[in-house]
Amino acid sequence: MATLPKTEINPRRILDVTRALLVQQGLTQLSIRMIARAVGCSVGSIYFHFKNKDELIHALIEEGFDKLVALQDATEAAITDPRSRLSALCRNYYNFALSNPEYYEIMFTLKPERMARYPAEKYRKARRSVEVVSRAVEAYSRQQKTDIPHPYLVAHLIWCFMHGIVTLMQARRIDRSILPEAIIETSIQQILNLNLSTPPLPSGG
Amino acid sequence: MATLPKTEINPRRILDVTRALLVQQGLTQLSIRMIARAVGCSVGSIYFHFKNKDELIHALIEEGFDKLVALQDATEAAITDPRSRLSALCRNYYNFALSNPEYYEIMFTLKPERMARYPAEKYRKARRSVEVVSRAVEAYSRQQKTDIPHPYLVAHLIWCFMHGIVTLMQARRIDRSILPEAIIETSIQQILNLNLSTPPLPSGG
DNA sequence: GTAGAATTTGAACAGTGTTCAATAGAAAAA
DNA sequence: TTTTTCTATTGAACACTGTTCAAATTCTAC
Repeated sequence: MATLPKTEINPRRILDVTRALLVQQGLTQLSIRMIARAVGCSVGSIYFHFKNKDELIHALIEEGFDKLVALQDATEAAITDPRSRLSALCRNYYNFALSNPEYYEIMFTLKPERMARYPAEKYRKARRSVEVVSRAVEAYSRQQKTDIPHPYLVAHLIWCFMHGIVTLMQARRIDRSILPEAIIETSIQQILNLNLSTPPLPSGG
Repeated sequence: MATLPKTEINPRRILDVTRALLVQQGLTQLSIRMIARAVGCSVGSIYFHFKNKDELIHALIEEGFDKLVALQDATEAAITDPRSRLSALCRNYYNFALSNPEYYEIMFTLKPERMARYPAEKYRKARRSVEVVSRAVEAYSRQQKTDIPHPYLVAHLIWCFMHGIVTLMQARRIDRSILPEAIIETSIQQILNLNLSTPPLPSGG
């Protein structure tokens, strides 16, 4: 006979359940007992598979970065035209954030001093999503035959812009009279029309 | 004789103590018992002066908006040159956020669905800080003799940009090799060099 | 079957937001 | 002055939180 869908307790299932609860509850409201109830086990079992709540969240943070980086890497490989690529990278970021708000919250809005130490190597993986943009900026400047002295800085500016859009939208702070699509579309246009020749300040160190 | 510095229990003192604790602890770690200990009273006393934790935080949110709006209104009145004014408004926002991280967190990063209902009129006061920017954008476009079809939308874009810079900095996500001053200075330059003639999408509603 | 390891449990501890009857203090009325 | 009334404060209680841990259970290998 066919194997019944086992509901065994394992890290994978705990992560999936946690992610689902995170969407509804947010990190603050989320509790270990909630997760245990949803998984159908005791609190101790959660602590057997994960050292504590922080480590459980860190595992999800890593998953989120893996997905985002995979998405951006694929786009970098697929789109050769620099302008289209830069535009697509921005769109990807926006789409990723809006369709995975639970990932985005824990990936980008947590203040490190209030979480248990998140190993530095994982933040380095996160940085790859900025470096993809940095390379696109460089390629775009070559295409436009302009000189961008600090593409890595410009990549950070683009990141800040996108992050601001995403978080203010998710915090419901944008005036109802303004369409999300108007914001993201106009923003990407502005990014592509950056006054690239403006010499930024030295980026230090 | 001079009146001794009374340490009586009143809403003002509770708010001040809460704000100080917020800087160190953040909203999540902050507890009513903490506040009571710092004020030197029982938990019940806090609940006598404020209905609950949310209302206490809401009072601080309002204070924060009052300060920011006062700052921006003063700048609008003081600086007539549109370009300088727009630049100053951006700088103000950045400085306000970095020197009042506790205010900024509760004012702009909380998701409304996870807080008790924050009265709509108070959000309307918050909107004034965007409207000041919107007026500056309009004036700047007249100065530059360009046409900005949707200054309110552009004001939102500027807000998003600034918000992204501030929150990524406060979350310690910006690469150490990039100086904060390089980011904010380059950003303001880019804002002042906006390709103003680019027609944004309709802003809807 | 049995030894041993892997897994699960539920009680316990100190902390959280919140409520509330009891109390104290001050002001007003008698 | 005494009594009443209102304001302010207290601390115990409730259900919740993250976390630990000895005990109980289940699984694996021999």
